[in-house]
Amino acid sequence: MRGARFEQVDVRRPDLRKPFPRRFRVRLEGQTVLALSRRAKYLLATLSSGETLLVHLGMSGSFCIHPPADGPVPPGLGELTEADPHDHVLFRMSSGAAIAYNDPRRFGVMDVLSPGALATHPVLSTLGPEPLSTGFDAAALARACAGKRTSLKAALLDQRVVAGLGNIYAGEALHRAGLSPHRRASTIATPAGAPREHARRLVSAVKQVLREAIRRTLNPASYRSSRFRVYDREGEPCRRSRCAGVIRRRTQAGRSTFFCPLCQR
DNA sequence: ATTGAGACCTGTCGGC
DNA sequence: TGCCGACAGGTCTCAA
Repeated sequence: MRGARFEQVDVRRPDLRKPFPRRFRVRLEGQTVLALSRRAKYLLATLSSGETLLVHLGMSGSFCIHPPADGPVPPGLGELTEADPHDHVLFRMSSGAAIAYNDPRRFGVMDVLSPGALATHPVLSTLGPEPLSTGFDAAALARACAGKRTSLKAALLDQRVVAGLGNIYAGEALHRAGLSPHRRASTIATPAGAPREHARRLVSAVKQVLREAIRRTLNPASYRSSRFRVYDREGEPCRRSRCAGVIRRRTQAGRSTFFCPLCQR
């Protein structure tokens, strides 16, 4: 998409999690994508008009490029061979590529933000630091968790505390840090809000887990063999060396939490 | 103000 | 094979 122009935008089904913004199609058509970026789980395309296309994939959203991005675009291609009923939006780009947004569960979101709206967006503007940035450190995490009566797991899922962690990697990071997901969030900070050792371990674990996950994603071979430490491993042995624990599953705030009751305290 | 529960929507999987 | 309930990697809203 980068450097290409929206030639035609087809909204085949206008009801994702939120309705599409007014004049969605005309605000995109004719615009060139100047840059692609990301904030938390939101994908952002900067348009030549100064507006920003915002996309969230929800639980089941994905983009499919026809033809694949790694080949040249033969003339007459960029056609969709068969209509998938979950292809809700179709972008025809000036590069010849057709890009379909597919989302069976329709938990995704698409929006177009005016230049000023980026800074005032109710969700974007309240997001916490990017987990892989230097802004996410023990002091920042401790400050955000100080006084919180909720669980550590819930705090990690709160996008205002740290942006972009989801259920799987929150759980993975807690296991790596040896911290119980049920521990009260405030216990990683002193009453004054200064970081305890737990906060340092957790920050380090979050960064490691995400770096590892990205590395795996970029390498198909290791992605296939990707093995979580706790996620979806109920009843299986803990992977920490010399730990004899068995992974348990508990529902926490409506989400499944997997953890080792022995080495996570 | 913070917190947890329920809702949103569809597909898949395991058990009977 | 077929039906049914449980569950799914994310937000958002509402009520306590």
